[in-house]
Amino acid sequence: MKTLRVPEATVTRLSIYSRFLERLDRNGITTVSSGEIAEGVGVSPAQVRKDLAYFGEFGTRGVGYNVKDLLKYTLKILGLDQEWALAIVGAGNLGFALCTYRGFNVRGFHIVGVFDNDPTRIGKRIGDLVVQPLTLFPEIAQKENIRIGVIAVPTSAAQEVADMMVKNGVEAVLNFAPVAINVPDEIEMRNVDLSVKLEILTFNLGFRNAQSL
Amino acid sequence: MKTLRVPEATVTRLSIYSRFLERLDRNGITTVSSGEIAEGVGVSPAQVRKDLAYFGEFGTRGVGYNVKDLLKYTLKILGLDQEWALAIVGAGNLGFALCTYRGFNVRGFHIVGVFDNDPTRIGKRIGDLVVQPLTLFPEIAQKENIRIGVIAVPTSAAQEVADMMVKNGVEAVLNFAPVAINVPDEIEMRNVDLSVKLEILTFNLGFRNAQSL
DNA sequence: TAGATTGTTAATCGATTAACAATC
DNA sequence: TAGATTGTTAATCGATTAACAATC
Repeated sequence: MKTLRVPEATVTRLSIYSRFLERLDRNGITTVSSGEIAEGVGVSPAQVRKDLAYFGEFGTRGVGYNVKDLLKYTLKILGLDQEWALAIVGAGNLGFALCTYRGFNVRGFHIVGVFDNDPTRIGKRIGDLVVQPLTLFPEIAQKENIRIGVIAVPTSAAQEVADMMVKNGVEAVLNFAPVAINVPDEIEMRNVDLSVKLEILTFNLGFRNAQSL
Repeated sequence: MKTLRVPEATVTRLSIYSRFLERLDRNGITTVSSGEIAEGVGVSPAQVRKDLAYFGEFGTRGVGYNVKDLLKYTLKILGLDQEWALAIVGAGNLGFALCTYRGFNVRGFHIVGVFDNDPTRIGKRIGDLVVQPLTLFPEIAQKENIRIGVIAVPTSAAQEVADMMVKNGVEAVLNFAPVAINVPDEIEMRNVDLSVKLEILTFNLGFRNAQSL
């Protein structure tokens, strides 16, 4: 079996290209070149072509790419040509924001449950959803075939929640708690840290001053 | 002038090390080795030592690192030994969540203003804060010396908000809208895309199936 | 001293970029 | 055909890792 190694940065960019193509498509633009995509998202044209080349030949030499087709291809590559049932555990402010975040729903993610074990939150409506007690997770996970779990609980509860998700058949975990979590190798898992990028900014501001001394 | 190039990945990890050290410190642990840090955050020991080596010699050979000291150094490196006045523009669900996100306040970020131009949001309380009309941004930015701006508005308004921030002396911008934004070179700017990592997960799940065909 | 762990160099690995033949 | 842009290879660049001397 030939094992194609695709850099994670390539997948990240693909996701960004794809969103850019959606915008072009909405604006009625039918053809786009690697240079225009590059310009639009802030990378080099060679990078755009190289990223796409991992997956096939999608363009026409001398012409460029058909926007609608390329959009379809990128969505398919990213696995967004299907619906993904997703659950959010933690119905605090962050969980609430994630439930209503349009960015999720637009891209094929279907939130089928929000869970919490705080009695003051259980039963609360968030859009179409009602906050469920955490004890119902196993049942709903099975019924709705939840494949992706989102952790939006405090750091102290994050590992426990991850364990419960894995035990109930979740295949991928997105963790918003700023802590390293252990899951079995076969589970896909990524952290989103809302504060790290802020700290990159403060580092750069401070660093710049230091260098000009 | 010797221009030290520090990889952005190093800064990201430094931020993670620093949070791990906080946890060790809270648990009363006084000494830690590169191996233990590595284990705790999921990187290699060599990586930990290399990352730290960009900035100085913080350990004792044969012994390891003093937790309190190393924590202090990492915070200083990241610029978190000072308070940063920060404003959030956009008081929707995401803006709301960011205002109340403990991860910000704990690390030296001080939210001095939340702004929106939606009349139904203006005047609303969020914790200690009251949502201000966007028109007051210039005044408050000057009074509070806002150096960091956080964009939590819809895609369509993001560029406009960024422009306004820059015009009013903001030095760094953190953008949560899933769109590329143009700012002058001297402005630090990063995007946080809540959906990209989710799409890396779906890519990996799909890709894995494809490879096992 | 023996054992442990750092700081640093050199080797390896991987990703980006430049360049150009292919081709519309 | 001339002009444009892709797909791909080779060169470059940069980051990670392995290894070990320094030293507690």
